[in-house]
Amino acid sequence: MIGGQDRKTVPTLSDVARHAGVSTATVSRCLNTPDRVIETTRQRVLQAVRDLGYAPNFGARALAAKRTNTVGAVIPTMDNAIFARGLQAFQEELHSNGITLLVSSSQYSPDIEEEQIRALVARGADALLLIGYHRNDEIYRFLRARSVPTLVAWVHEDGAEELAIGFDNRAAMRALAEKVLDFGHRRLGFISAERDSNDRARARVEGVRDALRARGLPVESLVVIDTPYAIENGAEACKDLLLRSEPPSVILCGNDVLAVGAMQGARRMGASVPDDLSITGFDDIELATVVDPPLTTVHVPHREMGRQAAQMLVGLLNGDDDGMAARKLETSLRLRGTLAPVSDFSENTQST
Amino acid sequence: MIGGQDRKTVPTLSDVARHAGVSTATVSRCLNTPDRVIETTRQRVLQAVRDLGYAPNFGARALAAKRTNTVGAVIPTMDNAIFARGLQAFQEELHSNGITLLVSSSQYSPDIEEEQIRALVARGADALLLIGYHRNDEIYRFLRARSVPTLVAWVHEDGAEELAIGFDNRAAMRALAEKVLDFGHRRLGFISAERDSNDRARARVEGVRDALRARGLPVESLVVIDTPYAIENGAEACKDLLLRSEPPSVILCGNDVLAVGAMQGARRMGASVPDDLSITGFDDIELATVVDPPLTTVHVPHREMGRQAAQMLVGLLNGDDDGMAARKLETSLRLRGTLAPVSDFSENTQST
DNA sequence: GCTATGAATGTAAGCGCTTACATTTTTTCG
DNA sequence: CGAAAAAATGTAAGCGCTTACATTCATAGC
Repeated sequence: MIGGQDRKTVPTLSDVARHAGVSTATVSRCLNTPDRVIETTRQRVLQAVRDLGYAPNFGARALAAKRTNTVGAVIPTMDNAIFARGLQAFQEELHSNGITLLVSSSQYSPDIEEEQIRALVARGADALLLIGYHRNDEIYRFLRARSVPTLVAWVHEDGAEELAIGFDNRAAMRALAEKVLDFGHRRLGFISAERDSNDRARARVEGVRDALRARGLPVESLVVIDTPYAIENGAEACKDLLLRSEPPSVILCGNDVLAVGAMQGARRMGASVPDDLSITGFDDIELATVVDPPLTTVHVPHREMGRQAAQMLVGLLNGDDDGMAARKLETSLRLRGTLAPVSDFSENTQST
Repeated sequence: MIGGQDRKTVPTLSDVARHAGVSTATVSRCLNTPDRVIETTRQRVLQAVRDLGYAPNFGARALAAKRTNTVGAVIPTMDNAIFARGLQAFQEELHSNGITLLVSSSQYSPDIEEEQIRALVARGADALLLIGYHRNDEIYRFLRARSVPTLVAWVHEDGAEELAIGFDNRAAMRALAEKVLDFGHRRLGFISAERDSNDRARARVEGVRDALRARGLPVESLVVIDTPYAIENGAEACKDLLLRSEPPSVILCGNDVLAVGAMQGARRMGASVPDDLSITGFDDIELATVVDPPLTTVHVPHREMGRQAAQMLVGLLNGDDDGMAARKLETSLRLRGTLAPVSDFSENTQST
């Protein structure tokens, strides 16, 4: 009624200013640095904001202020629990620092990842969270050229160049593999996520090989199957392994999702876990404790990782570049029902 | 070497223009409407773009062009599988239409949701996907005022005002409850997600009550516990129900996550599923088939919902406002191991 | 050869906001 | 009470881009 604002017209800062009888600068200050505006004026302005249903145009703001209070994250997929928990913690921590998180997923494709990174940067992401080290060098150069602080998560390798927060996938899997070997297993199968563009997956396989080498066992005794990332794929791969002439006595899996799939596969094949076949996972997502028997796996402090990642990024945004070092989180073994000493029965079967 | 561009300085359109010896308009045209620029010029410009590592500033572009090819989605949480699959399909479909998806999560808080909605709109989201009908009327007004096409998903109620794609939570749960009643169960427990600001959760509880009423059974025979959304909460709630003086013979759960929690709770209490206690879920996420026994639940076509949601939104963006009607997807019962007829044993126990 | 077309390119006005700087108002205090 | 300091507010210059309109250039028709 008051103020002849057109329907369909999005109110702008200057509409608010006019409505409140002040200058645009004052309106801007009300929104950004309220304590620099006197109470009565502020009330008037805020009322105008409400009256008009004003919302600031982010693009314009970013353009003028050259910062966005936004960080972006590109994760391989949203379609499973592995990144979800860490990301949730990440987002919560950022939010309490007044920072908005933009997430997108690359579907494990390097090309899509690059596209998403550029999209996020174009959108003014002040910083970025990426998963894993491995990516085209050009992207890193691009990010450096635009000076977008970037943190790499879910990985940690000593001596790596990029700033990272995560854990040593290789060492963690090695520790698990050693435990498996302690249990007498010698015929090992491994179901891995596709390793082409996934350095975590590669590191985990290498971890098992490390363990074998350390015992003087032949690396070839490890049969590895790469497969996409879903329960059903794990089941298929398990079936494949069990149908071989020398089926493994234990199947290590690159992650819990595949491991749970393997458990299903084993069940379908009539193999009992862990009596006929031991199975291990990696990540310790909720799924691991839900299945029966519960899954032996490597516990990863996902939430803690997300939280700390956020803190590091906030630090970077505040310019604490120096003294900022990569952080390594500890993983731990969770020995549960799916891993058992190699059985006499199975030994017999083999030797008969 | 050529072109004295400073380190640390992000190249702009006019840098490119200078470098290529053309006007900014030409550079812009090269990027947006390449066929309006002659071949030789275009090559020169694109080379300059590469030389300088130029990337357009999204905010500026949105500001000038008044569109962003971006849609936003606000989901309650990323921390579980329920929205993940549908969202993934949603994103894939959008992507193949050249649209970028921005996701954020509200942590089931209406306030945070409002904040996120405003943030997405401010960022220029051309359209929005929200979960569930229920939210402050002011937000709907805001969205209408800014004419941001909005689609509500995961729900469908006949006669509802907002444009929605989803399923009838109430009817779906009613169908399941009727099956439960068919099996002879009369003492029903319900573990629900918190209903305060979750219309799906409310509708599901009502669905059970509908079933009871339809049979002339007292609505009060349904004990409902609200709880946050995690496996452990389901376990706790289950324990709670089982410790009551008249424990239920079946526990219906508002979703699969709670149901799986309930299964764990039952196991801890020494109750065998389904012999001592039947349990049902809702959603049919992967988890449901992974647990043992597999979970009886309501199947929801998540991926299909995501895909169609994207198509509807694309339609809206192209101005096909008319002829655009809410869509209802069919759910179906998945009768699996956790639901059994009420047992004689349990009847005896009760009557003794 | 000259002008009417149309294609290629250039010019410059914003888009909505922040912020350095200028101006006005209020407060402080000798 | 008045001048100086401090607080509040205003003015206006961009931020990097798109695009209507103006200009230039090449082609074609007579």
